[in-house]
Amino acid sequence: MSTKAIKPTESELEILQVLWQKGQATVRDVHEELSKSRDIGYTTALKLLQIMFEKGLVSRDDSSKTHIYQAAVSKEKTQKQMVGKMISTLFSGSPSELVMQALGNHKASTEELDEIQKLLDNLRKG
Amino acid sequence: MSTKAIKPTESELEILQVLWQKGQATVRDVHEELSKSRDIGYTTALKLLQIMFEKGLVSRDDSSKTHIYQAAVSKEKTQKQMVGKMISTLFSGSPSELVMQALGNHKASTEELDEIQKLLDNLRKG
DNA sequence: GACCAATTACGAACGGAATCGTATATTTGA
DNA sequence: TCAAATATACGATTCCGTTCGTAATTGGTC
Repeated sequence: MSTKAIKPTESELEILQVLWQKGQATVRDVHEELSKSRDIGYTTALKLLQIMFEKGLVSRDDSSKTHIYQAAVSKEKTQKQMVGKMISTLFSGSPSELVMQALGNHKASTEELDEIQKLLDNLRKG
Repeated sequence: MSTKAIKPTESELEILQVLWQKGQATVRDVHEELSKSRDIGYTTALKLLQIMFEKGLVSRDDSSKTHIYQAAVSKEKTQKQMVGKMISTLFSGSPSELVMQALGNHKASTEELDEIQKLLDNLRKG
């Protein structure tokens, strides 16, 4: 099984976000997206993508001049890993403590609350 | 209000953990605690504490030779901040997504589920 | 008061992340 | 075809976190 400990940096996470959302993207795409939220040079974005490629965080199709990148790690697996880490280092290993924090301090819509309710019901039965 | 963006590093979080748990501690205390989980030199722990003091992450009583340290940031505020960041960078800003992850992948006891249920009910009414 | 042990202070080194400038390569359209 | 535009490659720099060795300081003890 490939349960390697993936630990993307802050910038790498930003980029993964973009790739997860778009499915695939060129350096230009990524750069444009990142530029919306902060100042970043084009070659910086390029370099980051290249480093991520070396690390295996992304894959790419370089058959044409303009390379096309894809995330090589799944959003779910990454989320799971980072949430797990946060639970252990900040919430004394208690997932519900984290849930309380998240729900208590950040607004969620009624629909979202319903979703959570559903999951909660399922967990009770399981 | 002092809503400065506190951003403890990995090591700093380890130390904050210790301080939150013990209330107050000397360098020796902290070092001994950290040593349980990893190799770390005494002066390294000391230096970290000193840096954290400069950053305002901890306070200290240096009236006697052996300084006594305390966390200067609350566990709750730190949790809130880091959870918020995680929500925005990993969960597209959706707190409930994080909750689903946390609940789905990590076991919680019936009591904990009840607690969450209570919070959920309150949120609905509010 | 002088020595010893414990403690703090300081600075240097190392590594990794982030950033960008410049060089090189490729595509395209006039 | 060749120049302009567009990409990638590469190297250098800067910054920050971590680590530890060594120096200086302090407090207690004889």
